[in-house]
Amino acid sequence: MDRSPVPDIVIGRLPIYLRALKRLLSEGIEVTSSRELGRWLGISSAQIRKDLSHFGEFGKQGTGYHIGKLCGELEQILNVNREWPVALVGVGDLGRALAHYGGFSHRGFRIAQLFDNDPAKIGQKINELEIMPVNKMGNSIEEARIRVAMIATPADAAQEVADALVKAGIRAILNYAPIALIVPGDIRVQYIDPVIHLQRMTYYLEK
Amino acid sequence: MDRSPVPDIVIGRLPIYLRALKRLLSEGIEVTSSRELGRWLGISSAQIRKDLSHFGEFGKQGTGYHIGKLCGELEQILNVNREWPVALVGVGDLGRALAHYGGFSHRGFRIAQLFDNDPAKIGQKINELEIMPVNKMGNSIEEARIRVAMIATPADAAQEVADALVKAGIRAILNYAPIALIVPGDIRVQYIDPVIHLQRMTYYLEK
DNA sequence: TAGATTGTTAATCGATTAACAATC
DNA sequence: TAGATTGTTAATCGATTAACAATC
Repeated sequence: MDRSPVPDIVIGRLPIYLRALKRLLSEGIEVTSSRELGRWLGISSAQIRKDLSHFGEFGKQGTGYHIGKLCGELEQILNVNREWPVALVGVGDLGRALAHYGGFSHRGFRIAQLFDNDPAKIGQKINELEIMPVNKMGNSIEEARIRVAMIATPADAAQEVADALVKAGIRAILNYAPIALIVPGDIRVQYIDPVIHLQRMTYYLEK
Repeated sequence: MDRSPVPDIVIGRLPIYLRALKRLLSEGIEVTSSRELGRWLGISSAQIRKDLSHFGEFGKQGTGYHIGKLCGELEQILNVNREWPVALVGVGDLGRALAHYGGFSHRGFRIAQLFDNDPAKIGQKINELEIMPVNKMGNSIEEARIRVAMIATPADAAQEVADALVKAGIRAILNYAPIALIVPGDIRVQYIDPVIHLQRMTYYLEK
């Protein structure tokens, strides 16, 4: 185990390990090895062991890893052994789909507040959760001490929304708008844009 | 310019450059420099120049890059100077949102076929496009010679769907199901799972 | 011309892998 | 015990950056 700051690229793999391990657990498998896990994920066993070694010793020579235990460790490392309330801004088709998505709750997140600036949507409810106007966003997020947000607005609005979110105390933003956000250095941002992924693949396809 | 195979990590940045450049274009800006582009994206200017140098010389000393020209070059490199028909499997909330999304067409993609296995959905139309049963998927994709697909099914179904897609001739899969797919080595796969991104950020947040 | 910026080289930095002693 | 697999070290591999001649 080493004490230097853990590279972000390692942090980025931990959720993938966690997801795979939980799947194995749900299939009733209780023990695995770096070799087996690596084969599932297309990652070398050495890399998995090295990644984990940044945080401690979780395995047993000759046997491998107890999956339940390792899941617990990873959840603790990633800070998802708790439930993070999330603010969702933009309740169009995509925002709606996210609000309905059942996959957050078992993995550390709960959509806690919805915002949109379309008067026709404000006041509507999704799963008991009322859509609130964007101009109330700052206060509402601050009051609830929410630190994680998702942006699902059109690209035009995204930077403005991000600015307001940061001002309201948001520290981590998952941005679905197809635009690079400019935020202070201590704010984490992740991007989801399906076209980026598609274009990355078509490079390799024959015309 | 160098002739060795271009690293995938470089390919992964090209769509991001393209997206930013198109945005600048839409704002009426016609010329930019690696320095300016880098500042927008939080990437070093040297990296941008190095990345582009794998494919040719697109800039002019003292001036920078003509954005319109560079966009054209990048679209050609990425093979998106054409329209790829895409098959979408799984028309739940997320699939619906994707089917409605207007952002594909200007960036090289068009959702061309929809599949689901819910009898209640089959035959329904989204934007003139009929939802077809999954058991017709193989033939339909093969006949239309579609090579790109998106999976938006529950996790349980994703591997089975992926197997069928590969059999039908699909070469690139964008997988929204929260599960690692096992596919032959020559099939490209990209993943979108919001929770993975969220967990990658909560590591850095204070409890 | 003077100023700016490219494309490229070489140096630096960081990440991955191979190998193996330790040990379950 | 014999076989398996860990955690870690050192070597390798690859990506990023700094620097600068070329030149618009």
